[in-house]
Amino acid sequence: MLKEDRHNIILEETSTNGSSSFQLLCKKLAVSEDTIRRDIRELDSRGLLKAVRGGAVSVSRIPHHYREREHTDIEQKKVIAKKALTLIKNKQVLFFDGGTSVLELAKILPADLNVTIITNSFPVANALEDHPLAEVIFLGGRLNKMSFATFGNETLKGISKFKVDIYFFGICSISTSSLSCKDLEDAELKLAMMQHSVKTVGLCTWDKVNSESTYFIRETKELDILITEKDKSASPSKPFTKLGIEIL
Amino acid sequence: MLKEDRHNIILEETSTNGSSSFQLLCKKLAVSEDTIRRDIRELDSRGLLKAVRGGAVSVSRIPHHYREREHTDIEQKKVIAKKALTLIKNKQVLFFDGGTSVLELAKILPADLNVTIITNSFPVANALEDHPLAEVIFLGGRLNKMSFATFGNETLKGISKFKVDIYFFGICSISTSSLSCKDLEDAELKLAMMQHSVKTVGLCTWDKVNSESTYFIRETKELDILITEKDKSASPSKPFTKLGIEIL
DNA sequence: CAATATTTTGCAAAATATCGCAAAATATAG
DNA sequence: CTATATTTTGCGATATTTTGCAAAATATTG
Repeated sequence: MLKEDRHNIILEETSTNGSSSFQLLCKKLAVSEDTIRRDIRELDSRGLLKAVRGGAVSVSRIPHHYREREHTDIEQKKVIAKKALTLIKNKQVLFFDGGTSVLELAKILPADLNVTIITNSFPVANALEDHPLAEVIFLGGRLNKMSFATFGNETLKGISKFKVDIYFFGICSISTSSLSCKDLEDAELKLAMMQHSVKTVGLCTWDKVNSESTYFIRETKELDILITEKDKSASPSKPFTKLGIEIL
Repeated sequence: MLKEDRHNIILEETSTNGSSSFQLLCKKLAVSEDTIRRDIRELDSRGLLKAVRGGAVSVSRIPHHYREREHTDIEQKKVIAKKALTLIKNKQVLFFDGGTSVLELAKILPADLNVTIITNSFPVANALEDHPLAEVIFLGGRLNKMSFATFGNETLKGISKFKVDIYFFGICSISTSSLSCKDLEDAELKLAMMQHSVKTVGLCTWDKVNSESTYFIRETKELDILITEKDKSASPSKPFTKLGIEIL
């Protein structure tokens, strides 16, 4: 096996898992730990990953405060993302907003899926960086440094240029009457994305169901599909079914 | 067997597997390892694959990531960035393109500087994340996964909405007659940024001075200031001074 | 601070690369 | 067709690089 091949495998392992260990890698590649150690040091010096004690972590331009938010309820979000994935077909054009469940979906997008993703979220764009087929259109605008996404009039105008197949909506708060969130500009953005997509799919962990926040986005009944981590037969989903929303 | 046939087999083997080794190839083709070695060296020089220790890897597999570029000549780039910093005043609005020297400038921007930075580069936006005062406007468009920056018509239209104070131009190639670069879309973008700024400041490591690339951007004389890591009294900067360009 | 795990360092063996050269193959000229 | 030049190929000797091991140094944990 070529050193180059080893390097590629190490990079792939590191970027897909976020990290990799000497122990695992030296077993997988059938070389000594020292060799892996030297490989990782070399890749580090080239800036392709970061060597740490015990192995390596992937370099990411995405700030840590975002990462922290990301890690809450990660398992539920993965379940939600898997369900959402079944809705995506080849050649579709999709809106992805800055929600963390949506980000999870971006991460598990299969490599053979050929889609165009329009987003205002840096983390989403970053997750799709190594995807071979996904075309990414980034929405311009003023950068919000907290959520690491763009907002404002420019972003809204950008959205209005499209009419996409599906909008994957990261839900902040949902009640039987309204969809709402904690930030005015985020509310404006989410409304615009709903208006410029054929179908809106809400991604939502259970704890956000039946809650309301300051900024109204739109009536809940405008939602087409709602995905949570629970089974669709779970009782509190009934009121939503009555509104004509499909539960997944 | 013709040499051409061997070359074709080597290329096919390399591109289908992503890599190929001398050992395998010399067995498969029933020639000595030296012959394969020479073949691969020739194919490398023609840019059809990349020779590495032990064999060859396919060129498509080697993404020219900015992450890799970022680490070369880092010290020179820091010197350049420090000089560029002296040009920036409070309340100014600036264009930053995706050059690595420009990125270095974004990294060292003092915390008390209150500026608006308009960029198409994710790394630049990311570098400014922790800056308390810098407002960041991100230019939308199609995301290029290699350079991790946006390009295309949308991006150009975004640029045309502004007339900024200074454009910090990451130079790819500069001769006394022309500014040029290796990518058509990058050339378009750089031209647009020049046209929509009052002053253009070129950031350029010495090794790029007096070189030319495929895509013409604009006449060199349109540049207002040129910054390199060398002292301005360095002799080869004279021809540029003659064009009315200030050297820093 | 001791016990343990991890990393660094120097080193020798193995693998790989380079160089010069001569034999073989191919091309060119008369 | 023959003689000569040119290119290609394989071989052996000699660098250079890579690899795994063991001891020493360093970091981590309780």
